[in-house]
Amino acid sequence: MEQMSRNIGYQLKKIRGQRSLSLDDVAKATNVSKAQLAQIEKGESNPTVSTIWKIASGMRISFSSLLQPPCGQFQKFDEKTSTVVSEEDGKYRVYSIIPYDPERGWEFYKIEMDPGVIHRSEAHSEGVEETLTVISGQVFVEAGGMNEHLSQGETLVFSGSQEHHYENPTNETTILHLILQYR
Amino acid sequence: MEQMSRNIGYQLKKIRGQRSLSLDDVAKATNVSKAQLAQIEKGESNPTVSTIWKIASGMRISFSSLLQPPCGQFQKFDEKTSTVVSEEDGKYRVYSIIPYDPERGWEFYKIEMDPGVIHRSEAHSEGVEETLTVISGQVFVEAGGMNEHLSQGETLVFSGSQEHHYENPTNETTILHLILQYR
DNA sequence: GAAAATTGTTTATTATAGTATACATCTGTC
DNA sequence: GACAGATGTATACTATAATAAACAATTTTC
Repeated sequence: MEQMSRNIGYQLKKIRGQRSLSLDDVAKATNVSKAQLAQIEKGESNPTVSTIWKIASGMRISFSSLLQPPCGQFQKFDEKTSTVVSEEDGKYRVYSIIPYDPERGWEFYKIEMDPGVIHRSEAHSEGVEETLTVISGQVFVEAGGMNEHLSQGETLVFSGSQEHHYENPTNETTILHLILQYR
Repeated sequence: MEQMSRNIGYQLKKIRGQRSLSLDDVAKATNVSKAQLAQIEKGESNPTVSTIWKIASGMRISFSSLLQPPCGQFQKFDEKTSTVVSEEDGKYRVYSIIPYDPERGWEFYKIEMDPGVIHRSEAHSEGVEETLTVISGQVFVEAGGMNEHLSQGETLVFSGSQEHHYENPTNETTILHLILQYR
């Protein structure tokens, strides 16, 4: 069962409860069948966009409110279970810690750069901002004609919508955390 | 063909064009089949929420960006084509000018109150704000223990999440515009 | 207490979402 | 000019979304 189907089901059931409505009440307000609403609430259906649109319209709620995970819940991510998504000759390893989520709008990576490695990156599309933090070691960053040297504990924010590259100028592995935010 | 399917198709085609990607490129980035992407772009498919989620994730865009109508287009609404949605004994007529849209979050009504009519409204759920404008005539508004008298050209904003009522104290029909915004 | 109504669940059915594959056309390479 | 590759479209097929209706349990009404 997809997490998103569960989220939609949870949010729909929650708002129905808050308003003390029956499945029949919601069916009338939204023009979606009672059986389908029941399945959606149980997270047992992958509804079409127009069905969710009908529900949001009939209930007078925003579309995205139905896509939110349950409020106040923890979401724990463990770098040990993260996946390698890129590995240039094994010397520049990128791990996805928090994957991109269309509602959140950013993604979170851990990067390991072996000594002397230079990573070149092409410009992303418009509106991408990178936030780079050195966890250990050092990194040299060049983007858009600007240069910066970062040590442990330092963070750099810059536009990823231009060519940029990272370099590990030390003789030990550099560990980085990278947030890519898309606007 | 639903307007929303057209919007999704338009936005997807636009962003694919901006990034100079083929259908095959997008299929690989999103794990949605080329045939389905083609149908979605043509607005010939009513995709499921998880398909759109895959597209938004793979393309690194927000979910709602795919739901937007084409940018910069006019959307004209004519009160002549609006529908009567409520008519208490024919003396209090409510016309939907702009229906609720889950992305916009509000709806727009025209109200006609005959002389002497009192309209009572129960409290809406939490987070509903009413914006009432007198187009012609006058109206007396009571909500949450507060009272206000409005003449032509005056506008009142108040919380619709409490019992409220309108009264036409004159001997002519009052015309009102009402925006209901849901947060 | 009986009957009606309400509520959520289940089932049979239809419509369509979504895919793999084939196809037609166009573009690039030699 | 021939061929390979890329591109978007069309098709056959499977999986499932969505509905109408039936059902079982509970609640409400008299």
